[in-house]
Amino acid sequence: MTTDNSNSSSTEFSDPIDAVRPDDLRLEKFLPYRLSVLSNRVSNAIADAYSARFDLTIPAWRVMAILGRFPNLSAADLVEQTAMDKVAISRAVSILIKNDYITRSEDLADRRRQVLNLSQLGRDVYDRIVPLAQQYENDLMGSLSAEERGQLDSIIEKLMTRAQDWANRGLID
Amino acid sequence: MTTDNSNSSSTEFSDPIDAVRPDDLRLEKFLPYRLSVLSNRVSNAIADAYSARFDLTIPAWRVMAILGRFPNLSAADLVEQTAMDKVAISRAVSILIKNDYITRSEDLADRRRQVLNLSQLGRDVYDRIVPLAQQYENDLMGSLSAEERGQLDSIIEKLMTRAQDWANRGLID
DNA sequence: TAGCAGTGGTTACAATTGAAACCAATTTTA
DNA sequence: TAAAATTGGTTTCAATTGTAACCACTGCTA
Repeated sequence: MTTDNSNSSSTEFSDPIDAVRPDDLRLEKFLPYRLSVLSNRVSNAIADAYSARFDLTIPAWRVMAILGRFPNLSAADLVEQTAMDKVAISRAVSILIKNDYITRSEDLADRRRQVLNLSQLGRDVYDRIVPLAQQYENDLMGSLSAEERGQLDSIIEKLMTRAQDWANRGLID
Repeated sequence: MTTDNSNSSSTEFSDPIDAVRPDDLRLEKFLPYRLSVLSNRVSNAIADAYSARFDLTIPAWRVMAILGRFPNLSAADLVEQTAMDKVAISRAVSILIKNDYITRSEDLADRRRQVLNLSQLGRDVYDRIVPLAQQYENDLMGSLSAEERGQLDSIIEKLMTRAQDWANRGLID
């Protein structure tokens, strides 16, 4: 990751013409906006699909998805893995326990921690949702060429890193 | 600033059971999930930036962004342009009017319609936010090569179309 | 021109979300 | 070894959001 233009402070002079009169913002080409619209469309469609079949919210499904792959995590581990909020995890977990989709057991070594796992029922549901999720993804990806899929992967990685920098270092000013 | 728990603790997660169950969902590679994380990180960072400076929510800012480019729109026109919800527009508009950022005048030809425009104050704010927004976008885009920027543009277009199809045709099943 | 379906926009209410306060267990420090 | 600080997790409350009902107006139809 290069650190060149990390902080374009006001000590730099920009092209006077740009500075005098800002161009109008073309929202329909503005990346943050497009990302938001795209992400919402995709997430909502998929959420509809599995909330109709199983009784799962998006955060709840995410928790299951992680636990399906990484057993024996605590809520804090889930926060780390998913970048979701602590409270969202707590609520998702409590719903999932109520539905008997996951189990919670005390960690005797540290009695604040609670170790989470898919229950048998949860595993069954998981096994049925995964193909569904993959079908959606395949369908989405199917609109791209193999080459584009590779490009997208690396582009997302780069954008993610940059956005992450914002959060860590504070905002641009 | 949005919390992004960068807890690089040395906690070791148990091995992914990937080897045992090759069909598990790899959430961290799952496009809908990645899009959502990316979009949230980007939007939150930017929203923080301008809500700190001006008193604007994301929907309110979007309304201003559109009105800055296309004067004399009604709320319904805004719905069409932004793909935002009717109610969200109505609320954003009422906040913006309260702040004197936009004006509302009756359309005498159709007395249900109300024609919206940036006020002088709103125009001033707009002119100050646009460069800020562009700075964020430039910074994001700066992490990509010119080639990648072109690729991203066309990829987003394709994905958007596909996701749109889902909404129109009903879900995959 | 009365009746009725559609449109523009707001309101009301319920569900979701986030921030901050909080409790309990653990670790640190002096 | 007793505070003090930290960590894991939940609860509370307020703000945001989505859905549905709603009012006012228009325009079509008969």
